[in-house]
Amino acid sequence: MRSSVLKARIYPCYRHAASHKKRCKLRRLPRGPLGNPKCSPYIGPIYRSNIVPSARPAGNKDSLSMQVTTLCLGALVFGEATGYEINKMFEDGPFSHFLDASYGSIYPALTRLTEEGLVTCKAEPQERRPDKKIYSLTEKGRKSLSEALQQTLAPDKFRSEFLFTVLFAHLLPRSRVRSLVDQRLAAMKEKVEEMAQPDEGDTPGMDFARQYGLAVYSASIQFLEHHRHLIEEIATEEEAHV
Amino acid sequence: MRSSVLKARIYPCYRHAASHKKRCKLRRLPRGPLGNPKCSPYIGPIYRSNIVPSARPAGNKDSLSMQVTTLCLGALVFGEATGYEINKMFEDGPFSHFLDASYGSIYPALTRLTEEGLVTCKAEPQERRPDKKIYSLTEKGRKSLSEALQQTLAPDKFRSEFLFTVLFAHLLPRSRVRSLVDQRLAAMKEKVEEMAQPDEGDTPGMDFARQYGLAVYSASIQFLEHHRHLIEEIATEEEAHV
DNA sequence: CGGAACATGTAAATAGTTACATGATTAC
DNA sequence: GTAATCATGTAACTATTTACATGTTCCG
Repeated sequence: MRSSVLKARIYPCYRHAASHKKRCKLRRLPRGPLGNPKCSPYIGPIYRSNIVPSARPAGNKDSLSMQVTTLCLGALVFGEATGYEINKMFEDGPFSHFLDASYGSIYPALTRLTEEGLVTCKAEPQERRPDKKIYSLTEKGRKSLSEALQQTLAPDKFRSEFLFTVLFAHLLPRSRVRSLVDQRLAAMKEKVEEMAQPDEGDTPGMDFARQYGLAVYSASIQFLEHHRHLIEEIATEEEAHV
Repeated sequence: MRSSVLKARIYPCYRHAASHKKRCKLRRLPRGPLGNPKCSPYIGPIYRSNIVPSARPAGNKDSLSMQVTTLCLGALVFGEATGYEINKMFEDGPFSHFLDASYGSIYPALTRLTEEGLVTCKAEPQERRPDKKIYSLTEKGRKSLSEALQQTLAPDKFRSEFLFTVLFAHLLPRSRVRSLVDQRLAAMKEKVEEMAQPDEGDTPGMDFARQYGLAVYSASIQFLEHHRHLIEEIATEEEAHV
C-alpha cells in the first residue's frame, strides 16, 4: 500500500496550507432586525442535566444563509406570481443556475409570508383546477427583502461530485472517466445554450447573472476540452479495480 | 406597481423557456448494489390510514448524492488518516473547493464505516490528548468506493447568494453593490492564490481539479472586473429603498 | 494572556427534499 | 395511452450543521 507513503507526504495536517482559514466564527452576535423571518417557535436553549448549555440550535446561526422565504420575496419583486410560477423560476427561470427550491419548500414559505404580512394573496377561481393563488409583495415585504439583502451573504458555494470522482481517475477504468467527462461537457453545453439567449423582459440584473454564468461555463468547457487528456491518461486501461 | 406589467412579459410561466427540463425523475429504480452504505434503520413505507403509501422517505431517492461516508472512503484512498485530518481535507485540503463536511458528520461516518467493515481503526495512544484513531481502508471499503464512483453522480451544483442579490441591484444603494462586488472579488482572488501553488504530494487528479478551479475562478474574476460597472450603474445613487 | 492547533465526540435542531394525492386538459 | 402542463398541497424523513464539552501545548 503505497498510499500510506503518499499520505506521509501530504499529511499530517497541511502544516503549510496556503491560507489558514480561521474557523473562528463570530459567536452570538445579535440577530439582524429582520434578517430572516423566523421559521420556528424555538424559544431558547435547552439545558441538559444541570450543566451548561449545549448544542445551540442550528437555526440560531449568525451567518445564516438565505431561506426560501427570502428567495420568494425576491421572486415577487419581478411581479405577482403563483407558487407554481415561482417554482418555475427556480427550475427553468432566472434563479435556476444558482439557487434551488422546490414545491415542498415554496408553498409553505408563501403561507408563512402571508401570515406575517410580507405578501398578500388573492385567489383567482379557475374551472376544474385548484384556485390560482396569486401572491404579491407588500410594502413590509419589500422592506424585509431590502434588509435581508443588506445582511452578510453566505459565500458562494460549489459542489461537484464530478471533481471528487476525478481525484480517483487513476483508479477508474478509462471508459468511465471518458464518459464522465463527456457527460459533464454535455451538461455544461446545454447550460451555455440556455444562457446564450437573453429573454426579453430580463432585467439588467438578470442579464448580468446570465452573462456571468456564460463566462464561467465557457471557461469550464474550454478547460475540460483542453485538459481532459490529463485524467484520461492516468485512468487504468482495463477494468475497474480501486 | 409596474412590476405586474413586467411580470406579464416574463411570465406567465416561461412558455418559451429555452430547454424544457423534464422533472420526470425515474421512479423506483432498484437501488444500486452498494451505491451507498445504508444510513438509517428505515424499514419501509408507513401507510397512512388505509389508503396508499405516501411520502416515500427522502433516503430512498435514486439519484442519491454522495454521502459523507463515501467522501470519507475517498479521503482514505490517499492514505490512512484520523478524523481530524479528514476534516482538514475538507477545510483547507484537496476537497475544500468543491465539497463540504464537518466534524459533526465525519466522526459519525467513520464510526459507521468501521461497523460495516469498510475501514479499520487502530488507536494510537497519546499523552494528554485523546487517543489518535487512525483509520484505513479495507479491501471491502475500496470496493465499495469503487462502486460508488461508478454510480450516477449528482450533477454539479452552484449556489450563489451574491448573484441573487445582484438581481436586485437596481433596488440597492450603489455603495452596497460596490462592496458586494469587492468582497466577491477578494474571496475569489484568495481562492486563486491558494490554488495557484501546487502541493508536492498532489496526485494527478488533484492537480487536475486544482487547475480546473483556477480556470473557473480566473474567468469569474475577469468577468466581474470587466462588467461590474453594469450592475453598479443601475444601482440607486442614494440610500436604500426597495 | 488569548488564541490556534491538536483531538475526540455528541445533542439539538431544522430546513429542505422527496414522493406522493388530485384531476382536467392538451400534445404526440 | 402516455406524458407533460397546470395547480395546489402535505407527510415523512434525514443528513448535516452548529455549538458546545474537555484539556494540553505552543506561539507571539
